[in-house]
Amino acid sequence: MLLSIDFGSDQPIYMQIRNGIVNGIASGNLNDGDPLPSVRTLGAEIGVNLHTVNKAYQLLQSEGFIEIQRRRGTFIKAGDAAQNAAEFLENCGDPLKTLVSEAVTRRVDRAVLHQMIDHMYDELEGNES
Amino acid sequence: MLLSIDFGSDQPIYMQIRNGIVNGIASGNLNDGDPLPSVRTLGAEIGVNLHTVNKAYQLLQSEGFIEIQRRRGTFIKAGDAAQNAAEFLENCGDPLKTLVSEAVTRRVDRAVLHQMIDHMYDELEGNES
DNA sequence: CTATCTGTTATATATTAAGTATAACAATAA
DNA sequence: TTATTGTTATACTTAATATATAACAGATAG
Repeated sequence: MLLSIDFGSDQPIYMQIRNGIVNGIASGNLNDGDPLPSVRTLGAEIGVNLHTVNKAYQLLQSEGFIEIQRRRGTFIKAGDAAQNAAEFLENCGDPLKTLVSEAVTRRVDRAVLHQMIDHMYDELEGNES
Repeated sequence: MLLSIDFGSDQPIYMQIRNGIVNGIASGNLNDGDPLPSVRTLGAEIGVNLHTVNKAYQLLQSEGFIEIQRRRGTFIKAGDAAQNAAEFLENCGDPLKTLVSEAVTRRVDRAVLHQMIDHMYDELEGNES
């Protein structure tokens, strides 16, 4: 299954869809040009209204992850390398700072964070489903 | 100023208060046993209702960052080391995974993340205000 | 040409989260 | 005694989230 939704989560459904697709791109399950299910199809698959899926798609498009072609479909978009990096660096600061503050407060060594990140990179770049 | 609130942020006010205090502990501005302002005082300082501050305090207490003593006040709490680490590892997984997925999708090398984290650690442990 | 499918727009509604406002309680501390 | 503390209760407003239903209009496949 490409997407699994936790309806009891504190995280909004449209955000779970968004994160799931970003994760799909990162893991190599979704590649440049790949079509995404229509808002109706994906909504039916995961038991969610089409507007909720549409909200996730609009967000993903605004972030440059996908391209919505009206009346044709929605597709994964690779995007420009430099612009991608800039996009990431702009938005990762706050959540990362919060995370590091928590780690320092909990007396967790920076090496532990490095190790976790390396492990996640390896999992994603290994490209196993 | 210990706390600065952005009323236009998408992040809830009580969460900004929570993060600000966690950051205060991480930076060494707040230490074990230090008293926090009363819910009314802090609310008045930052222009927010006392219930909003109380919500942040309750959250911080549930996470083990502070100790609320009824009718006496609220104080920073160091907590147990092992329990602290466990608490962090339980809760950091999801947001970190999302962050790393975005980084991989944006073709940002893991070394960049390592560097950012080291920089944040240095800033916090340097203990300059 | 005819259906079907596409994202899109519009309207309406329900639920929950977030935040404020005001008042009162009861023990602590000055 | 008096002010301060966290707490509880009630009421209210606003915004975010999610669903439901319908229609639009071009693209696409039969």
